[in-house]
Amino acid sequence: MKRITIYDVAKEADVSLATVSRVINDSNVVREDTKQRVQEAIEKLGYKPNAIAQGLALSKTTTVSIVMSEKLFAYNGKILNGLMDVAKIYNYNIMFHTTSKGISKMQDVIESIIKSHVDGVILFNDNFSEDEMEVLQEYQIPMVVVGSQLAETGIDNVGNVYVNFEQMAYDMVNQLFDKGITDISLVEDKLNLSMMAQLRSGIEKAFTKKGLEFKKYISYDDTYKSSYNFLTDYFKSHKPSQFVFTFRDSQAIALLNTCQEAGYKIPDDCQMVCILNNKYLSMTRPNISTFNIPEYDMGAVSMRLLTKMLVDDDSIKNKDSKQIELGYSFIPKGTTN
Amino acid sequence: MKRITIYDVAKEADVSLATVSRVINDSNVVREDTKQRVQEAIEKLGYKPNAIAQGLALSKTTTVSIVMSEKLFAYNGKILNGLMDVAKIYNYNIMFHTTSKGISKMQDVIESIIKSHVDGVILFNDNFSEDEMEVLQEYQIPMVVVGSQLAETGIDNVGNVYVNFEQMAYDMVNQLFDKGITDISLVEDKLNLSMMAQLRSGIEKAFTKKGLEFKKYISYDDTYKSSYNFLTDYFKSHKPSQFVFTFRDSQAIALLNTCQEAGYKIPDDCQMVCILNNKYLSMTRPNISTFNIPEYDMGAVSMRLLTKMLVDDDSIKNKDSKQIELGYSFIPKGTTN
DNA sequence: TTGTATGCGTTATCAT
DNA sequence: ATGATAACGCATACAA
Repeated sequence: MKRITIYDVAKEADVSLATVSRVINDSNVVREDTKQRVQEAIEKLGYKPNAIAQGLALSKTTTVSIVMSEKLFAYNGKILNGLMDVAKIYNYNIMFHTTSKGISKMQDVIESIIKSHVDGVILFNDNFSEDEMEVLQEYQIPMVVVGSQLAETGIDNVGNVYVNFEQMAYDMVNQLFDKGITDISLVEDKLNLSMMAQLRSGIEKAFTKKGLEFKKYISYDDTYKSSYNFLTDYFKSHKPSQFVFTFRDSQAIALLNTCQEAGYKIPDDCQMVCILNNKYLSMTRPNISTFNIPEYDMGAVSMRLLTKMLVDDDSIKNKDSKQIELGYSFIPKGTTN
Repeated sequence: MKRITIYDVAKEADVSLATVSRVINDSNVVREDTKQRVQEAIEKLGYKPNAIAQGLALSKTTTVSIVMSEKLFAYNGKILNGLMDVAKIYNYNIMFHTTSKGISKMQDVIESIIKSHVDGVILFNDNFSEDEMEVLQEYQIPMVVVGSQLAETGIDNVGNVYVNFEQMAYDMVNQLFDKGITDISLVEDKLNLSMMAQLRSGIEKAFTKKGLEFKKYISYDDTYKSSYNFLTDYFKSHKPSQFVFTFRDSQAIALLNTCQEAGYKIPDDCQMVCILNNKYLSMTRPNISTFNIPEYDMGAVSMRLLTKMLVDDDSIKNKDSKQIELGYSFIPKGTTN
């Protein structure tokens, strides 16, 4: 079946293709009755403009790329929802790219982004290097990074929507100090290393201010099973810290389960908090304390920012206006007191 | 910055654009030394073919659409991984569409699929109606549905990769009958209604064969919190069934937690199984029995099937060869005996 | 207000 | 083996 083109519509409505083009683009110069005729023809033939041809003619694809790690679907679902919803509002299509562990996979993604001529890119943190951002920059592709705060770079046309994890950790540790708690651990999450770095930095700042040194940045294979096995073994010869920061649900739950199975009372013997919130933290006994991070909003704001960058909105001309920090709040549950 | 085009390369290498086109498409008619020259020019200028222009010239975008419900990221992550990995192998780009609850949202998705001129579509079950599939069919867009088995339809150029949930339920119920268990419930999962329908059908067939009637198809708001509240209340005046089928982790865990809190012993007083497996089922006490469903393979096989359909592979000419059933196995854990 | 002609960056069909 | 040229389907500057 040959697809209906603008020519077919033009013939049917007995006008030129330019006129058809005008009505589908809402030009107001076209007379009302011919507009009618054209629209009837479009309806009758079931014409749908070819986005590829439009893209070529306009050098604009109304498509944006989203790049995220393939391990993180489950955790970034809400951010994705925010992104998709706003993209839908602005009629942007989404090209979806995943990066895997393998060497230089991000290169391939960038290659296909460039070839595809997408209008903009959303990058999830922890997937790329500064070099890779620079490549995108060379091609003048607007991009926004969602997740954690970017380090200062020479790159200036990049948006950034983030939560201040450093502050989060800093404040919480200070509160712990006030309660006399100084035996504090941070469990590494290998899937979110940039966020880890910021949490660690926040903790270290608080320690330094207090005249202490932070030593318990703990790293082990952090799937649930590995964590569980490691910690089960660990607690045979060690006590848990007074307070433990974990990042993902699996890590928190592994800690909770192993602690309890080792005979420790939660939160009396060990308090813990899981940075990323989700429903699973409410399925344990006790429920795990966490933070309310505006994930959906992070996605929605990111996409909205990107659309503004795509139309060169005046309100985001300078660099600072593209750095958007979103708030968060602590949700105390059963693993802290 | 003007993007480098094939003209720029042609000028640089002092050949015509036709020759450049030939070398990037690996035509073997071009002489070795000019090929060299062209490749050097490409390298020097950093030329990347414009996929949009290629798409227009070839009527082929090397892009496939994936359509899934926005509620299901977290659960279909592995299927997505399978899809993406195979797509990457075949150099297909992915357009990602989500459907939400709102009325006729799928219409919009279809509209954008048609306009985008993607080469094919992967549909997750429970997102669309037969009518909507027919629209895609009219446009000759190859599609494969992944998840559960499609009902017989007039549509014949559609692939289908699925697990036989009906058989799964049928077999398990017969095994329960053998053990003398007949008090069996199935908890509805509103996010996966087509799979529910098949499970229910399997259970009903087993019951009918036994001369019994299946009555306990249980439906309530099935988020974790709602389930939890509902069941907590329910168990104040009811006993649990001898055996309960749940579909998602939240439902299983809600049941497990409320049962235990109501004083019932698992699995002695109530056995349960969760159809979809994930790590959270191993975080509860006892661990929840489940099925090993080849999710990654479902994605990988689906995408591979689609690529075959896109090149009109002979091996999938007839309808049956596009219906691919994948196996599964039962994973007994602590909630069954 | 409408039509004509050109360009967007490729591929493919002709010639040469 | 290479080059000129016509598509592909649309938007738009320019003419009428």
